Amino acid sequence: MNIFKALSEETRLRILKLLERGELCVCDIVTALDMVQPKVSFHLAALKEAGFIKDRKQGKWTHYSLDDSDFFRRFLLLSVLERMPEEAVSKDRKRLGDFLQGKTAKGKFVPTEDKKRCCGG
Amino acid sequence: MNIFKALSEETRLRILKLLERGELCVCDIVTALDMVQPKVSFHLAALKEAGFIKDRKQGKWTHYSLDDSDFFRRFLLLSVLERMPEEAVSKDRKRLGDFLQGKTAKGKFVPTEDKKRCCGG
DNA sequence: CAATTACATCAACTTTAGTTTATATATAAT
DNA sequence: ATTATATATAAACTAAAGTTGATGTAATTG
Repeated sequence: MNIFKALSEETRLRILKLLERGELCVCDIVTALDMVQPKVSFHLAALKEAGFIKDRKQGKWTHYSLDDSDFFRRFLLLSVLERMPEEAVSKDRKRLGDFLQGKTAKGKFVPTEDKKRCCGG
Repeated sequence: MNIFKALSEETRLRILKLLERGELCVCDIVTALDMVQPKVSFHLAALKEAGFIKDRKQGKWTHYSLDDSDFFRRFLLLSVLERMPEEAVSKDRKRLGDFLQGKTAKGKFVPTEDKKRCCGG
């Protein structure tokens, strides 16, 4: 996918904005965006193909994070993230926060790697 | 139109590349790209709406040129134009050159403003 | 090893973008 | 005035991108 086309979609920009704060697995993003999983996977694939994100597979999970290995893409990423209004992603952040909260046990954070279930865990 | 979507189309990039060398009227671009006129007008409208080009109307003609009034767009324009392989536009340049030649009378250039006909002139 | 979870992928469908042919409009030439 | 030129726009069509629901696969748990 064309590098600019990849940035021309609101859903994809929201994903990038979520990843700005660090690596997330697919079901984190699904929950944050409140979208069905194949839809999210579709956009993740587009972003990955365009070189904006990379993945790290571990067990059942695929973790996605921003890929800043290319200078031009990194510049575009920064520009895009900076230009995006905070209110466009505040709900996503809220859902993600609540969900990640639910992933912790009694306030103590349990890394995804050590957990048995991710979604609904 | 979204600023990135505007840059996600090859035809539009070819137009930007042509305009890199200066202002052109629609029929110049139509000839250079060897496309039908409404198609070219469609893409010009997209680029204009995204803020990458501006127009100047004079008589029957509409002259388009790059719009570098916005810093970010200017940066994107430079990046795009620089990254575009020369062979992707060499034929366009050839057709444009031949056509502009035909617009001169006995080797002396006649500005479009002073001409009665543009296309086929 | 049967059931569950996380994710990808596919086929069918919907939506959006791009193309084409025809036509409208404005200016200018005759 | 009539005709021709330059460009825009609209309607019908085609193509590409995005969405959805179903299914496949691999790892994980019980």
